[in-house]
Amino acid sequence: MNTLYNCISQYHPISSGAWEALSKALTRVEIPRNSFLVREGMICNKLYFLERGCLRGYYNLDGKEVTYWFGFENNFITSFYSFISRKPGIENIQVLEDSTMWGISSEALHQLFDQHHDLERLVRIINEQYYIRLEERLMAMQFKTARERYEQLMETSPHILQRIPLGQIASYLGISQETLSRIRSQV
Amino acid sequence: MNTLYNCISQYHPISSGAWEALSKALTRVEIPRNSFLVREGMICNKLYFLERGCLRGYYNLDGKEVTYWFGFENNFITSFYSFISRKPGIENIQVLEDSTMWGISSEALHQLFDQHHDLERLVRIINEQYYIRLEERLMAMQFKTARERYEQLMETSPHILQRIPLGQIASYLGISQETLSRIRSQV
DNA sequence: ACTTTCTTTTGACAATTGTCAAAAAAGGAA
DNA sequence: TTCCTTTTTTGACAATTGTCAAAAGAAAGT
Repeated sequence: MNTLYNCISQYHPISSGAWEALSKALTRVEIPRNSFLVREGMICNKLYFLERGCLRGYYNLDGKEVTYWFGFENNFITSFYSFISRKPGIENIQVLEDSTMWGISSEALHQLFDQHHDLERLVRIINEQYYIRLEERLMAMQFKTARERYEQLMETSPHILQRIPLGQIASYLGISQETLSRIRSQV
Repeated sequence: MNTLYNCISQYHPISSGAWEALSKALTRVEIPRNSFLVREGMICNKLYFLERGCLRGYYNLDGKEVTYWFGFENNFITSFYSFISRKPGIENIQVLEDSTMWGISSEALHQLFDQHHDLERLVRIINEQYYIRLEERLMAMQFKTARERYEQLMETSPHILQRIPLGQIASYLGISQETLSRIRSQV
């Protein structure tokens, strides 16, 4: 749980009371490779902090699995659309490596928000940082070639190649696996 | 200012005290077509609510203007990266039609957050809704063809064609103006 | 009306990327 | 090891999209 505390502190320091309340509300989740945290059609009621392992979010489009994010150590994980809107999502969250997470339900989190303004601020700030990341990714997707997107990924997350199959990375980059394979062979 | 109040209420109702404090902190901004709200290289210190008019955010890439969002009535407008990170951004915000806005500085907003938990919750919720929109846009960009993206835009915002030059829409969709023109002629 | 400027369309061609199919390589399990 | 499965690479070809250049059309100002 220290990992989470350290991670949180980098975003926004919270009072010891808020941390105490938060840590009481957290559940430890150990989940093995290839299992699913979320399936399409269900409402994702929990927010997770990933301490160890990795996961991916994907959905099915015309019979193909389309990966649109990966989660690694120190990331917050949820089916964002579903968690926020309280509606069923189209997203599947699959565990790619045996993972350790800390989870909190939406209800518990909102109760904590009422009691600790601190925590709501923390979440606001984290949301904002994740928004900025998403914005950067959109810009790359909109205005860069497949090769540039790949090279950018290699710079920011070189470890990803060692942990994720190529086909899933290609999907994440918005290109076919064959194209990614060819890009790599030409570098 | 009623427009803003109604808009806010749809996201999260706030106490009358919070609204009173907020409305006192707002400045009315009238800004004419073709002027700039934000220029690249500057820190954007303000968040705006657009009551009337429209704007676009763009940046320069290899001598080309790359449009990555449009703002219309009832949208919140800022150079998000710069506003959040307090750093200079690469974004230009240009006024496309004579516009009326309500603006608040970052400092004033954060002071209001300290005094009114309400308002911070409101902003958290608005952020989350904007995050979801951005996520949808990323998904479209990642996994849909140019034609599909255009058709989707026509469904969700048909008015955009009447108000925005084609070249800017093409840029927003991540395609060349010529391609968009051809897509339209083939429908 | 007539310019002037900005916007949109069209043509020709090149570059990028996708699809399908098969082969090669890598990784796991017995 | 050998077998089996999954992952990655390669080839051939098609589809999509981009680029450059020019023409046509629309809008704004005089």
